[in-house]
Amino acid sequence: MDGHKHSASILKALAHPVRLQILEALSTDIQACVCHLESLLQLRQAYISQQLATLREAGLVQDRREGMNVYYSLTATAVADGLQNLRSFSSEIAKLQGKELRFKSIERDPEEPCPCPRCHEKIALLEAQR
Amino acid sequence: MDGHKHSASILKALAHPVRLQILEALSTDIQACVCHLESLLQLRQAYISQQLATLREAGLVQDRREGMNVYYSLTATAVADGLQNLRSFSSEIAKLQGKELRFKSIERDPEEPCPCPRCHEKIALLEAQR
DNA sequence: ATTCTATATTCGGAATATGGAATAAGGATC
DNA sequence: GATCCTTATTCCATATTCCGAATATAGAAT
Repeated sequence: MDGHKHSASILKALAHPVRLQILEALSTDIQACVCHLESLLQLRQAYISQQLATLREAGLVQDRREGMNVYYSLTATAVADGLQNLRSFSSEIAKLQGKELRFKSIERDPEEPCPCPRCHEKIALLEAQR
Repeated sequence: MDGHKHSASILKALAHPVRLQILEALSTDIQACVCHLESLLQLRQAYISQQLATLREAGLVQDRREGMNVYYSLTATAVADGLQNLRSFSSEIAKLQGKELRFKSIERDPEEPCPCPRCHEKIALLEAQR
C-alpha cells in the first residue's frame, strides 16, 4: 500500500482537537470507557462515540467490551510516544511563529473521582475494603 | 493559544499525500524551487503552489525569492525529524493491520538531471568547469 | 514598455468533514 | 418478556477541502 496515502489518512484522523484530547486521555489512563471520557471531556456521548469510531477506523485505538461498558485503549505504545513527539513538535513550530502553546490538561483531582458509574463502582469497592 | 487546536491545524496541513511528498523532497534537497518540485513530482505548477501555500501558512516551510525563482525550505530540522518519525509510526500502525507500506521514493537519477531551468544552469556550470 | 518566465492567487463545482439530533443495538436487570 | 444503561449508528444541514481552469503578479530580458 502507498505509504504516503496511509500516513495521510492517519494524520487526518489525528487532525482534530477533540480526538487529540481523547488520545491523550487514553495515553495516561491506559484505558477508559466511553462514559468516563464523556465526563472527563464534558462532551456528549454520541459525539465521543463518533470520534472514537474515526480513531478506531484509523487503527489508533481498539475497543474491548466488558459487560455493559466498552473500554478503549491505544493500539500501541507508539501512539502515546507519537503524541508526545507531536506536542513538542507543534510547540516548536508555534515558537517560530512567536506563539506559546498551552495544552489544557484534563487531569482529574484524585480526591474528586470521575462521576461515571464505573468509577463510582471502583470507589465504592475501595471504601468497602477499608 | 490552545495547543490541541494548533497541533490539529498542523496535522491538517500534513494530512495530504502530495504535501507529504513535497516535505520529503525538501528534507532531502534542503531547498528547491517550485519548478524543481514540479518536475520532481510530475504535477502542475499551480497545484504545487497551492500545496506550498498550505504548508507555508502552517509554518512548516518558508520561501525565499532569488531573482525569478522562489526557493522553498523547511522552517526547522524538526520538520524533517517529524517526517522520519511519522514514517516509522505509520508503518507500525499499518503492520498491526497486516499491511506493508511502500513509500515510493522520488530519487532522481544523478546521471539524468532535473529538467528544470535552475538545474540546467548548474549542470552547465559544472560541465564548463571541467 | 513589452514580453517572457516563474510563481501565486482566485473561482467554482465536486467531494468530504463536521457536529447536532434522533434512533438503533447490545447487554444487564427485573 | 419489558425496561434500563451504555454505546453505536444514521440522518441531515452546514462548513471545509480538493483540484482543475483561468487569471494575476513579480522580476528578467529584450
